[in-house]
This record gives sequence, structure tokens and C-alpha cells, in this order.
Amino acid sequence: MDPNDGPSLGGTHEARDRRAFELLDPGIQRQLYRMGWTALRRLQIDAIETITGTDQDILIMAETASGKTEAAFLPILSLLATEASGSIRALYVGPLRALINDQFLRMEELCTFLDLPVFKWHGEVSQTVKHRCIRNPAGVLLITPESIESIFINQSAHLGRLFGGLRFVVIDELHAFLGNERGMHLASLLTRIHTFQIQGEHGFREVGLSATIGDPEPAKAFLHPDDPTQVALIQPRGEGKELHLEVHAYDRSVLENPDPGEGPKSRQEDVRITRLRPVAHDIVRHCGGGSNLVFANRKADVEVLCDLCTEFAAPQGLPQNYLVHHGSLSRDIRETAEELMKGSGQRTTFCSSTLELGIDIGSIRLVGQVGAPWTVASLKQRLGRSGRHEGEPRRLSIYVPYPVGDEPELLQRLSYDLIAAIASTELLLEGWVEPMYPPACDLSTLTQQILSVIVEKGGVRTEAIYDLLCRKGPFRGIEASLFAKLMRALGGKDILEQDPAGEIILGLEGEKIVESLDFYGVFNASKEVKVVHEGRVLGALPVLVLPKVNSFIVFAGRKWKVLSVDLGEWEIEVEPSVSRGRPKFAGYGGGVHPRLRQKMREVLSSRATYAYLDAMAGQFLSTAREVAREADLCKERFVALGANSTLAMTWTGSDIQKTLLAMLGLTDINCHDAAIGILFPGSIAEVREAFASIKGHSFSPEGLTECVERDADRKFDYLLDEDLLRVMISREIIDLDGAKRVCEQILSE
DNA sequence: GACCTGCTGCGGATTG
Repeated sequence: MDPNDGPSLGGTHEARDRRAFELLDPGIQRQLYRMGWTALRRLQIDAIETITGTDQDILIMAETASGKTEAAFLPILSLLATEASGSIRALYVGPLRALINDQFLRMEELCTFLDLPVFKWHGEVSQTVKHRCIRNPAGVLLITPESIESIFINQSAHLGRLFGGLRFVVIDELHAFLGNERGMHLASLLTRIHTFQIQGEHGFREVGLSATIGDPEPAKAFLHPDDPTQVALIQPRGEGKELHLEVHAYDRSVLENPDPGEGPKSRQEDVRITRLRPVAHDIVRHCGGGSNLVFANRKADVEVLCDLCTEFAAPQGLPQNYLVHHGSLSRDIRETAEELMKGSGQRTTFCSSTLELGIDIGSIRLVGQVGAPWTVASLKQRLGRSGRHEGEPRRLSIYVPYPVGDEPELLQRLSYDLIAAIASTELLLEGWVEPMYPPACDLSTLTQQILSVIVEKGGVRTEAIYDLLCRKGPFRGIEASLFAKLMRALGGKDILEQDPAGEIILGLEGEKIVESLDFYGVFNASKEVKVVHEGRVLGALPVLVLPKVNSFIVFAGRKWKVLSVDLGEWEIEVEPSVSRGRPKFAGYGGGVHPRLRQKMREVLSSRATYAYLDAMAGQFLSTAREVAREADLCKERFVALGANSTLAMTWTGSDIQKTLLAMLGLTDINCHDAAIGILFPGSIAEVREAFASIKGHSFSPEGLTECVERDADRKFDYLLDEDLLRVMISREIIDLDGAKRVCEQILSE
């Protein structure tokens, strides 16, 4: 810092702006003039000061379209302007190819007057470009974690040249990596890159960017695991965007009379389609005048809603501009939708979480959300897609369809989905989102990294692999004895072998795994069958729940009849039809944070009114509060539902709930998860006794794993033995302290 | 029955 930088000067935004601008390289300054920038935003000034004035790692938490990529790169490019070549100097890591393509253009533009090359590297980039980067590494490289992996596997001889002089790693959409195996993978690769840094140099600094970080601590720990307190936090104060919120609810009348105008239906319509009819009518009304995004919780709902809206809009003379976008559609259909959204027409796209991240799809007037959002984080991310321009409000409409419901009647009358939607909205307004912690015991991704290290280095001693992967970086929670067990298990399955010199090499099965194209990523992809019409691939459906021949599906926003299912060719042939059938996609459930269930309890027990509820939603809320009051749900922890059925109100999240169910399972009580509580056969006295008995019992986490059901396997879990799986579940799902705490609360209240 | 993401190198033929 300038010693003459007195407090009197530092006071005004204009003065700080001017001084921050002067810290930038003249080539960058010139480009900013050319791009018509008149001022830097506070966030950018903060980032310029911190990046040029300190040697800290940095976490930038700000809304999408707030200019946070520029906040990071204006100063980084300025610092690198005079030392461009000899090595990649800055790495930009993004979770999506589309995002890398967008950012590549912006980065090139910023570098117009700098002698600083910009490279991109992902699966769709030509080998020519990749080889140019390897021959003459310099400047900035934009890349995915999987492509970094491919460099370790296929270009290991060049790692020192590529990364020896690396100064910065910028991780965009950091939340997309926190709390999952892809983040473990990335963190492990970055740890390995550190070992290629030129001796005596300072090493690289990390910068994380995200709009959706609930708790900055795990994000800081991701960037700087040795000492998270060293990470500087840049977070602009609330910019107070105007917010238009609406919550719409629907009653069951549509189920009795689906379509008054159409006369009797020849075929019984799937109730999961019928319940979406009034929602689609509202979406057609609300989505005039601009481009809109409507998120639904299931791909099947995305398809059905698009088809219903197309049909409803036709007779009213409304433009049929409804599009679909989700992960099972072909790339060509998805890219067409993205292009159309960017164009001048007014379109509405129904999507799953594919359009949650920051890829450019033009200006969005309204964001719709059908059903209660899975998490507050995803609701926040979705809301952030609207109102991205200065002076434009954010608009969010949540549509809560009538529940299909096989839960107990009391819970149905509580309008679980609506209360969950209100609770999520309230938490969002309070600024809370779920904290994201990394998996505690990801032996699957560790296995992948062990194989990767062996491919990179040839034979390696066990201790050297342990030092490299587990002493520092994301696997530091794996102790030496557990690592040794893992190595033995992999040896037993011919994945690894020990050569006569005592070094570990790949076994026969290990060779096969590593040679597969699939090896570069660490997440599990389900097997799929192509959906084809006259030679054109529309997308794919999971092989687990294939449609029957002659059945009907809505897919890519249109109705089809299934002509054939060919498992030899992995192909489903379809032809256009006029009948509407709901497609099936295979999926598993996800977790709910305890805070959401606690908020639901607050919503039910308070008298607060919410201005964003429509008449029906308001009415359902009153009924739910009445039901809760009559049964004393919010105060009483045990509620009799019938002669021999009791609901214990836990009001907690899914991990604690799973642990409680496992504890009760061990004591031979046959009970069920009912979201806000646990459902028992038996009287209140018996259930109270059951809780008292598990409170007094001392459980071992690993014993409980027998009774816990896991949602989904990780990619390399199939290589682990029972013992290792038990350790993994006990460390990741079982929450003994949390369960005991809930137990005590239940018994004392 | 939630949702999403990613990915070679090489040999041979064709084209400018």
C-alpha cells in the first residue's frame, strides 16, 4: 500500500475507483476504455486491491452477472502482463464446457492489448489447440477438472513445463465443487500440481467465485486447507435488487374434472400429468412479455409441462414458443434452445438444473419453480437467473401442484410441499443457504486418484502415494491404516500389484479401468438408451426404466409413440403421436438440511402472513396451521394418528433422521420416515419408551451402518469391500451426536 | 423412485 494513502483520500468511492484503476496494466486500462466502462464496481475495487496488494487466497461471494470474473481477472491479467510465457500463469477452472466457451471469449477480449495468450481445453477443443498449448505454454488456460486429469494421464512428461510457473488458479462457480466428489477430484489435482511448482517460487494463489455460498468456512478450507483463516473474503454489501415473489397453490378439483371443455376422456390420464394442468394454464398466462425459465424438479415434469403449455397456448393464438432443456436431451436440442433463448423472440424454456449455472442465455424476465425446491441453494441459484440487468427486478413464481401423496393423511392436510416452499423462500429472504461440506470419506475418488498417480509416475511406493494424496489436500481425513486397507482391497481385486522392487503398479483390472474413456471423470453416469426418430437422436432414457413398445412418451417437448426398443443397438425408435404419456427417468432422493424442517415448524406455529401467497396458498396455509394447532404438532413431540399409530415429531434433516431410523431398526421397531417426523406402529407410551431406550443405548457408528440405506453408489464403490463401505457410511451418513440430541429434545419437551 | 457435470490417441481417408 502507498504510505501516503491517508484516510481522507480513502473515503470516497470515486477516489478508490481511480486508484484501483491505476493499479491495472495500461493494456487492460485501454481495453476497459474501449469497452465503454465508466467505473469499477465496489467488488472489483476490493478484488483489485486484495489481489495486487497481498499474497492471500481469495473467496469472492457475489451474485451472477455482478462482474466477479472481471473482479478476479482484471488484476490477475495485469500482474501477469509482464511475465506471460514459459508456463501457464493462470488456470481458470469451470464446471461446464459451455461456461468455458463463454468465458474464453470474454477473456480474449480483455487481453486485446496484452501479449498474453488465452487457451481453452475441454473435450470439444481440437487437439491442434491443445498441442499448441503444450508446445508453448503461456498466459491463461481455461479448463475442466476432467481435462486436468487427462493432462496428468496423457501428458505427464509436460506437467513441469505446463504448471511450473503457475501463479493463479481461479475456480468459477465454486459451490458446484463444494460438497461432492468432483470437488474432491479437483482439489486433489490442484494438490498434485503444487508438486510441479518451480523450487523457490511462491506457489500459486487460489481464487474462488460463487453466488451461492451459505457458510464461507468450508469454501475457504477448499481454497486453503492448511489455514482457512488466511483466505480473504470479498463480499459486496446487499445491492437490494427489487424482488417480485409469488407462490401459487392448487387444489384437487382438477383431479375430479381435468378438462371441463373437452368432454369425457377416453383413456385414464396419469394423475401426475393431470395435476400439472392448472399449473400449465397459469404458466401460459404469466409467461407473456419476455423470455422466461421454468424449473421443475423432475425431467418428466419438465417434458409434460412443456407439452401442456404448447397445447394450451395454441387455441388462444398465443405464440408456441415453449422449449425444453435437461440432461437427457441431445446436445443439439439443448444448444438450439440456448440459441433461441439468446435471440430476440420471447420464449419460455422448461428445464431441470441444467440451466442453473451461469451460462449465457440472454435476459430472463421471470423464473418459475414448479414444486418445492430441493434446497435453498438451488432456489437461490435459480432466482439469480432473472433480473440480471441494471434496474431490472428479479421475478420468481413458485407453483405448488396438488400432491400425488401416499403419505399419511395428516401430513397431506399439512400441505407439506407448500409449507416447504414457504420455509425455503423465507430462508432465502433471510440470506441463508445450506452450508456445503466435502464428503468425509470419499474412498471412490481416492481410488481414482491412486490409479491416476500410478499412470502418471509409473511404479510408486505405497508411502509415496499416501504422502502425495493424503498428507495434504482433500484426503487428509484418511488415516494411514485406512489407506493401507484400501490398497489391500484394490490388490485383492487385481486393480493393483506390487512389483519385485516393492513398487505399486497397475494390475490387469486396473489397466482396463484406466484405459477407458470414462476414467477421467469421478462421478457416476447411469447407462442410457438412445431415443431416435428417423435417424435423428433426440436424447436418451435410462436403461433401468425403459418404456414399453407401443406406449407413449413426451420427449424433447413433443408427443411420441414407442415403435421399438432395441437393447442390442441401445436404441429406442419413436414416431410422432397425439397421445400424451409421462416418460420415466431413474433418480434417487437427496438430503434435506435440519434448518429447513425447523423453519417449517416456525411457519406452522406462527401467525405471520406472507404477501407472496395467492388466495389458494393462503387458504392451505390457514388449514395447515389449524391442523397443526388441533393436533398440537408444533409443541407435542408425540401425536396419535389412530388406534395403533404414532407420529414422533423430529423436525430434523435427513441424515439425523436416517440415523434415528437405524437406531430404532436395531431395536427391532418397524418405523417409517415421514419427513417432519417418524411414523410408528404403537401407542404414544410405547414410542416414548422406544426413544428412551435408544437414548440410553450406546451405539457404535459402524454397527449402525447395517441398518442405513444409501441413496446412490459412488463410481468406484464397487471396488471396495464390506469393511471399507461400512467405514465410509459411518463417517458420512451416521450422525450419532445429532441423533442423540434430537432424542433428548423429543423426550424433554 | 431428484437433478447435474466430464472425457484419448491413433490410424487412415478425404479435402484444399
